[in-house]
Amino acid sequence: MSNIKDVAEKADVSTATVSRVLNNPHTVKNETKKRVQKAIQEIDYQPNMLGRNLRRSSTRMVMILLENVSNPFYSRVIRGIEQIALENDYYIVICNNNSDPAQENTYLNLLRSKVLDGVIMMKPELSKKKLQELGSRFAVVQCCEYIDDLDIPFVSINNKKAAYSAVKHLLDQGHQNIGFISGGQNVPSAQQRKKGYKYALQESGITIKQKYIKNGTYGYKGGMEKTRELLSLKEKPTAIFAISDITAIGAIKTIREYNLKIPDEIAVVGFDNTSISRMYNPELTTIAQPRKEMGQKAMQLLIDIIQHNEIKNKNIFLDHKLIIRESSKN
Amino acid sequence: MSNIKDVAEKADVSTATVSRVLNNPHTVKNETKKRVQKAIQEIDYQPNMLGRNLRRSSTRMVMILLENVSNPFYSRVIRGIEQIALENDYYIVICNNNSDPAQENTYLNLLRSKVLDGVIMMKPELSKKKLQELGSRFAVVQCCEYIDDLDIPFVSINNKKAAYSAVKHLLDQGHQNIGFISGGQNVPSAQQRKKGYKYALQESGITIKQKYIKNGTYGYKGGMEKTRELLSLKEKPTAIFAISDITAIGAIKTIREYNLKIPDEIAVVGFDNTSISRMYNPELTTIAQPRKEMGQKAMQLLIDIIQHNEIKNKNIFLDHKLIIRESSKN
DNA sequence: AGAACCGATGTAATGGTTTTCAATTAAATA
DNA sequence: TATTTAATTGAAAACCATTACATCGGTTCT
Repeated sequence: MSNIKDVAEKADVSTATVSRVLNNPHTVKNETKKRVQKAIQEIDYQPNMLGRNLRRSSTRMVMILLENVSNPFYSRVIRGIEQIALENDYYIVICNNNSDPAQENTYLNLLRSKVLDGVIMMKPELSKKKLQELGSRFAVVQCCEYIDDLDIPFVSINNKKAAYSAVKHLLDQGHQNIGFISGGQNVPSAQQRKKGYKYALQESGITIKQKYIKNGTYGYKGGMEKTRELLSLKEKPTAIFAISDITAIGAIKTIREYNLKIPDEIAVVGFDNTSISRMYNPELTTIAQPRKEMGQKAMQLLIDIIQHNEIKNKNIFLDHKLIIRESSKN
Repeated sequence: MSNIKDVAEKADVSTATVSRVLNNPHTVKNETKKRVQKAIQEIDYQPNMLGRNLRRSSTRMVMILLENVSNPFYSRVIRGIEQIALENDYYIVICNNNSDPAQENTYLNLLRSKVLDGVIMMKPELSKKKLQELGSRFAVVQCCEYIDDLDIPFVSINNKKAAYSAVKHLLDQGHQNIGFISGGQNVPSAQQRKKGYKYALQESGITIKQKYIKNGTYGYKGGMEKTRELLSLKEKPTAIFAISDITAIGAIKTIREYNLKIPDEIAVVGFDNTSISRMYNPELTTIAQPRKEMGQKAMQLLIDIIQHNEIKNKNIFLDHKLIIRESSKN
């Protein structure tokens, strides 16, 4: 494989000039430029990034670190990140931590060893303390999931408000007994949403019943199991608010096993507005997050950090939207 | 940030020795090794991969190039790839081509510029000729989607046989008029599956009707539209075989609009056994591909190519499985 | 004792590019 | 024409780690 020296010799210039043609074309005389470009063509020269990266001490690669790409929630966020990245000549690489701190750490070593210029963390497994330290040494942005007292920029929605509006919608439909199937206990967004759930009930003067609150997982199976628990209560809820669309679908599955009509006998609301919510039968009421825009903002934030641009706003909240569909409309 | 020289000075050895401690620990005296390791600890030294990569002319990073991570089909394939990669100290990076040849090319430049050691291509946008050339210069493996007269190793299922077994199942259920909603015209697997569809019908002595064959997309909307076309025929099909689960779900959606009962009045079979097929209502009959295993084999193949190991089998076919569920069981 | 060998370490070259600084040339000004 | 100034270019250092080769002290063998 040819290198910059070969080009230099072929074009009868120094390597410095070749480099300039590549990176600062306007600083070299037109005639020389032509000659160099011709040489590049002729020997099919492709700059070796490993040399360049070492010299520049930067790779223009940034990582999206998430739980698992299989989670449909991420796809549009990734799109947004990708778009801004490509517009700014950054490469993005996506890595799964699979909820495993060790695996996450393996990937974060890419940051420490200079392979990556920055990282967007979607669902950190690190301890708060380690995250803080990471953020102080490297370019880090939190996206969707975040810890706010950490001095690491983030972009997200207001989860409490979003959950509030979901539950408010159910209350408006006349429901009084509303179950809540939450996510992991230590997931910030789940905690925030629980607050929103409680707040909506309190506001309507309804006492919060612990038996209606189920801490489960984001998954399909979790949704099924927790719903089974809810439906075996003697005072069954007439509505269920689930932490994610998939969880909601698990709920619906179980509800059908119990031969209850949706939404007449029991209403269901999900979260995320993933594509399945529109395709499902019945179509699912849900909360839409501006996923693509979150990705865009996060990537822009990351670029600003990497390039030491002035950052006007380190904490960005975007608006959610309640999308009412069959599963809750009476 | 500290470098190898700092460690060397601290431990009062040469950089060569530090490097040896890092890479060939057994070649250095125990006592010295201890001293070096202590120094590494103390100044929190992390080898700079950019230097190492340049010197080694390798990064141990490989790319998974696919259409878009949002496609749920890929998730388990990625898992398989990831597992083998981590076991062998390779990093994987996932990149979307978003069906855009230009974007794909951008990412493939990472190969040409040495940033990546190899690539697993899941759904190439390149021309056959360019793919061939890529394969001759770099470590490339095709996974799931493949072109076989190309001398580039691949792992896949036998799509013709798989489609055959799906259609055979419908025939066994007594269906005679079976619609086929296919994927893109130029997608190899779609062509192969069409062959399987036709073969099954011919074998049963049923004449193939072009009106029953719809070339659409893999998407939900495509499934809806094409099904509308099929259901507006005066001789409606009593069964639909769709190229993917999502397409099948689009079909079901439309079928419900027409108030037809599934599977009594019309049966539906999908493809891929993505998680939604089990969650959907009705549960979807589909063809399961050994996705994780495909990923594992593909990654192993890629490693073998990168490391110039002997490769016993460059073309690997794995077994599919028909999974019968509500949408077609009578 | 001298030769051959082994283990442990250091020296210095190497990989490919970018960039500072100096040098050269050309153009502009006095 | 002599002097500045600006535009081009080249030489060489720098980025960091790996590794071929040389060195040195100590064994083992004959």
